Amino acid sequence: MRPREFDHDDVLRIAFDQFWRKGVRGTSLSDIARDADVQRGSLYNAFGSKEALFLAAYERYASEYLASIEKALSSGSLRRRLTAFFDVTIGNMCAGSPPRGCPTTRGLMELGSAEGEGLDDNARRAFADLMTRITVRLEAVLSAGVARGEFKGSPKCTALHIATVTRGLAVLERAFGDEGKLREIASHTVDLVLAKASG
Amino acid sequence: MRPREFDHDDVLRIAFDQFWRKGVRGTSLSDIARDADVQRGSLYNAFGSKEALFLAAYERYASEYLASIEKALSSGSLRRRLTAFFDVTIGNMCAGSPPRGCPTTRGLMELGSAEGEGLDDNARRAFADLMTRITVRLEAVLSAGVARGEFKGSPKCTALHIATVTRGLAVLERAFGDEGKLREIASHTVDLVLAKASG
DNA sequence: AACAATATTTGACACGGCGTCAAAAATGTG
DNA sequence: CACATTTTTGACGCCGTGTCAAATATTGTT
Repeated sequence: MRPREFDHDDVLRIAFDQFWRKGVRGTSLSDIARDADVQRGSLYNAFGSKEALFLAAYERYASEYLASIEKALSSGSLRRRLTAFFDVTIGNMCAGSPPRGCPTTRGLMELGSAEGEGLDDNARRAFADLMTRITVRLEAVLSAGVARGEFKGSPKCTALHIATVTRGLAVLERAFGDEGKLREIASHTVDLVLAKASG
Repeated sequence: MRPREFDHDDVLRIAFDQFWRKGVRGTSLSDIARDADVQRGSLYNAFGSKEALFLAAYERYASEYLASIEKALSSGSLRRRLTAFFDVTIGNMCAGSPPRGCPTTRGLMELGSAEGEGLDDNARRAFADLMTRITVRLEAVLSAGVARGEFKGSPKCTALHIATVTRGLAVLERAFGDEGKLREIASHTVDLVLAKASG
């Protein structure tokens, strides 16, 4: 059989970069094809559809991103871990010029329908999955904090709260583009969450 | 001059309903034209562009929504006001079947670029404006809470924190569609914010 | 009452994006 | 060398946005 003339992973990276910068619906397969030096038809042959291409590209990103989150959460005091978590999160969404925002949040609001209409339910699941994984990781870190006396409270509720704030930050980034404000909110959140701690 | 054959406000309501259900990019002017019994060209003549039509429809919604938020924040203890605020917010984003989510958050992530790329900067400003108004209102309520001894903390930081959580809830609604979870988070947030209060 | 001025409606058009298809091209295999 | 298989390539249909000119309906003027 005829060999493929392009690198699968290169295309995924190039595609995700465009999706991230211009949004999923704002990026055409022609754009990606031009950037990747591939014919548009080849993309359909290789991935099937725009949504499937996005999904593949997103999952590539998600595993890398999750790894960086886990690294940030993996050492130091609880306060240090949470601060590092927000640093990575905010750094990610404010990177680029202009800033590209959080691809998970952007993609979710652009493609996800909470139920039915099910056009892009696979994408929705992928986004929800990353959020769940992060929340679970946060909960584990908070539980460890309880065990060490660094934190008093419900790890489950608190992890969910922090995850919610994280998503809110992604929205505020789009609205105001003010990284300083995001960092203030993050810092205030850490203080609030740790207020009852070791006091 | 020839009189218009359709009601401006009716079209705005019909259009916003579609935008809300199917997203801005997922709604075509043909859809709206059919639903509103108007020719597509008439919409362009009356509003200029799809974005302008959305903007007009959104601003109609925003003023109504802001009024309902202000009502919720206007009576009772601080705890009661914040609870009512979250009730209205969550009720709004979970209404409809399937739930339509928060139109501000959805629209912002779909259209807004934090900077440059400036295609839809007017829309971004409209979304940011509503968020700012709500935050200002929250801050005023919290300041009043401080004056009455119901709350100890920074009204500014706390208002921003609550606004952030609100946006995060809108994202989680899309991801999981679990209204109960949203209410738990809201309740936990109120507890957290009021933890230092009147104790 | 006829007519000009003005705004709206209507249908056709260009352009671009998504997705499909068949034909052409490039490899491995008997 | 001929065959099977997969990828590439270019053409097509469909739909969405936005523009335009011609047709239509109303108001104001003479």
